[in-house]
Amino acid sequence: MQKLPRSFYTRKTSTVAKNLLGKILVRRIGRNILTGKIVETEAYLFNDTASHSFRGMTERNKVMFGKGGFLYVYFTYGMHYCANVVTFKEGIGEAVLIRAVEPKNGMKVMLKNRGLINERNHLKTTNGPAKLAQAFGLTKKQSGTDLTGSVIFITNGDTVPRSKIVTTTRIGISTAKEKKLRYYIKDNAWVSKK
DNA sequence: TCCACGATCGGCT
DNA sequence: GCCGATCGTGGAG
Repeated sequence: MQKLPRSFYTRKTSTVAKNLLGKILVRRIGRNILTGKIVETEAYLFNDTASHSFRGMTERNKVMFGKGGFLYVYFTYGMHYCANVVTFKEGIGEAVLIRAVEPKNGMKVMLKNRGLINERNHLKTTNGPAKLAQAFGLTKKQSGTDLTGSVIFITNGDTVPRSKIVTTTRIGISTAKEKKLRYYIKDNAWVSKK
């Protein structure tokens, strides 16, 4: 499958967020390959009070202000990591939060990373931003990884018809709640529950 | 220095 | 539906 080029990421952030649905997130860990279809995303914009970039560049969020197509991972709630893709132009500070994926390859490793005993709870493996970050082994160490490289990247996958894409408000934020910047694939079981 | 808070999750009621 | 866990981050002092 075709790895997404830099030009995919440097477009308008809401466009990238929508177009990431159906694409395949790939992580190489040693001999293992973990892959999953992206089924839910959220866009975070430069003039957006809910975005980490809103108050300017800091040590934590500087990756967001870099070139598009890099991974931005942050730590929150004292115990969780969340993975984002930097988008649009350098110096602006926009990104797309990957909220959920449908696992494809490497389910065993993902379950192990999540501390789940068996596949009975398989739906809990990657149906939320902190869960998929844990399943894919994404932490602060992976923040700043170039997604056009060969360790963590995104490839073409299913083309999602417009009629299957739901646009709605974002989850878990205290400001800018009215902005419709969350996108997910309709009827997909792996989309996170509100 | 200090301190309030968070782009969440899982367990409990 | 609610609530506690748990700590890095950044703004205030």
